[in-house]
Amino acid sequence: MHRPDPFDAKCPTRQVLDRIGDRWAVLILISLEQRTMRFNELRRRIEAISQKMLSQTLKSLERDGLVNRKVFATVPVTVEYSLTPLGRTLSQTVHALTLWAETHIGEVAQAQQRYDQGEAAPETATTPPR
Amino acid sequence: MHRPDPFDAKCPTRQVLDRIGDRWAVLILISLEQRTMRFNELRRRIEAISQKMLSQTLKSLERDGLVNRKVFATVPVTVEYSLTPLGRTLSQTVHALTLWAETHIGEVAQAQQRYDQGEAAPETATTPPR
DNA sequence: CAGGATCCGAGTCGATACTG
DNA sequence: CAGTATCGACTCGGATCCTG
Repeated sequence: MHRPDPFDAKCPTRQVLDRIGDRWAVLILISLEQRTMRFNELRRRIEAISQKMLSQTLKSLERDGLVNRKVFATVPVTVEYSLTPLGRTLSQTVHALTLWAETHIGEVAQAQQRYDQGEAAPETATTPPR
Repeated sequence: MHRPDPFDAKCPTRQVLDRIGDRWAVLILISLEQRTMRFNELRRRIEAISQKMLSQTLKSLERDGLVNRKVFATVPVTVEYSLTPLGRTLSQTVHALTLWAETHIGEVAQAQQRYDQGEAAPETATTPPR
């Protein structure tokens, strides 16, 4: 077995990372973690998302085996989206990330303020490295 | 205390999520988790990154209080980048994500294959939802 | 060595209109 | 209801050139 190297652009691990990078994908995962939803339900839930991005993102999530798409032949047609078991494991991992965000957002905000103010006071460190 | 809602575009939690979305930021965090590095060291480590993206991403990471920037008045000048304690906690969380990727990348790849082949065989589910 | 400044093409995203 | 198709605005990021 070769160990995956996210620094190699060809590494599939990188592709997964890129998926996480998709903000819409993350929001969809979080939504579906709570319960199965229909297309327009998701649309209302996420609010800012355009219908194009929603259908597009759902499609790629389905392709990755993270989301189930179930069509019911009602009139008009009904489509239910839910997490697959695989998708559930991912959404839990992502949850750890949102937890970090909620916990440390204050520190980040403070750091930003300090940085933005202190632009006039450039620390002149002078000690040589070695 | 209001609880942060990542579905609200104005929520700071969302901003953190967006940072994670940045592939370069993630790669830099991972790199610096291993050890302190200089600018061109990082450049070589990450390979595909352009110098523009590197300096740009480093700057925002520094602003967020995730990365330390230390300048030494040598000739020519030396700059060392390292993780802050805060940055270290984040990189560990991110690590959980890369772990998921390495673990499940196979399942994702299989799902993609199935999806790409089965495009001619659209499952006609007919059972009404409720 | 560590960056800043500029130019510019490719891709992304939203808005809009239409369909089964 | 659950999408697809098209188009244009905008952004991102790479390439290139330059500096202290």
